[in-house]
Amino acid sequence: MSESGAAVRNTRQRSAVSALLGEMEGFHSAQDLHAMLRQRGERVGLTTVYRTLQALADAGEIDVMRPPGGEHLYRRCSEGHHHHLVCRACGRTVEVAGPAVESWADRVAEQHGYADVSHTLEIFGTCPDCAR
Amino acid sequence: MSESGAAVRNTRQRSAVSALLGEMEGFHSAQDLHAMLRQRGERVGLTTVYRTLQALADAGEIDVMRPPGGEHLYRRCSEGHHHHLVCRACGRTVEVAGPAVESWADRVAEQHGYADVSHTLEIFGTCPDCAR
DNA sequence: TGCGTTTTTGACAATCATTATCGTTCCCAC
DNA sequence: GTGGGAACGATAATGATTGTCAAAAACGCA
Ligand SMILES: [Zn+2]
Ligand SMILES: [Zn+2]
Ligand SMILES: [Zn+2]
Ligand SMILES: [Zn+2]
Repeated sequence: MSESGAAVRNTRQRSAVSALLGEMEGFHSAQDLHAMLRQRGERVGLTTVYRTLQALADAGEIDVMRPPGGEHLYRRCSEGHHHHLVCRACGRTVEVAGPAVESWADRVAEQHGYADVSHTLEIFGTCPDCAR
Repeated sequence: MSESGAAVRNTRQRSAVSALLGEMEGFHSAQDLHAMLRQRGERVGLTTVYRTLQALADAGEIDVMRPPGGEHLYRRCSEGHHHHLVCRACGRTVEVAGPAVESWADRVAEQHGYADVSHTLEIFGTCPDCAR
């Protein structure tokens, strides 16, 4: 027992990954982010990028998207529960909230006796710029 | 041009895969299905199972689910657009329809100028049997 | 500031579902 | 029945992600 300090340490690598995520506009893969860091001269290993992203995702600080047949994509998002409207071509992303959908999902699950309900929802489309 | 016959041939292997899917209750992976076929004495290659499932999915005859960190799962579903309420523990699946959600997603996308809209939606929970 | 302990790092190997190859098999229209 | 092309399937290749483990870096404390 005993809480015993979580002992999470501040490292140059973690700061670099976190900072980069703060500047990025849309979703990016671990390998993309790693390449960007190296281009800036930051010396960070790919393994560490993967680990850091996973930790941030577990902590709820970033969102993960798993597109069909591709790498996992990460993005720093606003707090609170929301979903994404993503451009298939360029990745441009809009955060959307749908209270009605949330309650609908919970209600449907409850009607069937399911507990501990969660859900995933993504909307895909072609953004105005890419449609042109 | 010229339509030229699609030239889709009926083979023992395709029939076997399709028939097996018809008997299965929930979602199953390509490797699971392959193992079941072999156990029945059906001689079908794993590659062919993958190819057949992909073809059926492309044709819209089966649904695909991609759980985090696992194999793709396939299931013969009813026709028409619908979503799934899935038990995290045993995989028990209920098909659900939500017209309100469909229109909400389309409306949101339209408001942001996105075209060719599609979406993915899955609800997860613990089914009554597994909750007990 | 120096130390000891514990976490973190990262180069490299391992994993493993899926896909590509490509010679063989066998549908099926004629 | 035959011929041409689709389908098969054993096997190798792919490629993202995870495991490994010795070396490096944090940080509480003296
Ligand atoms: Zn776009
Ligand atoms: Zn939601
Ligand atoms: Zn269950
Ligand atoms: Zn829908």
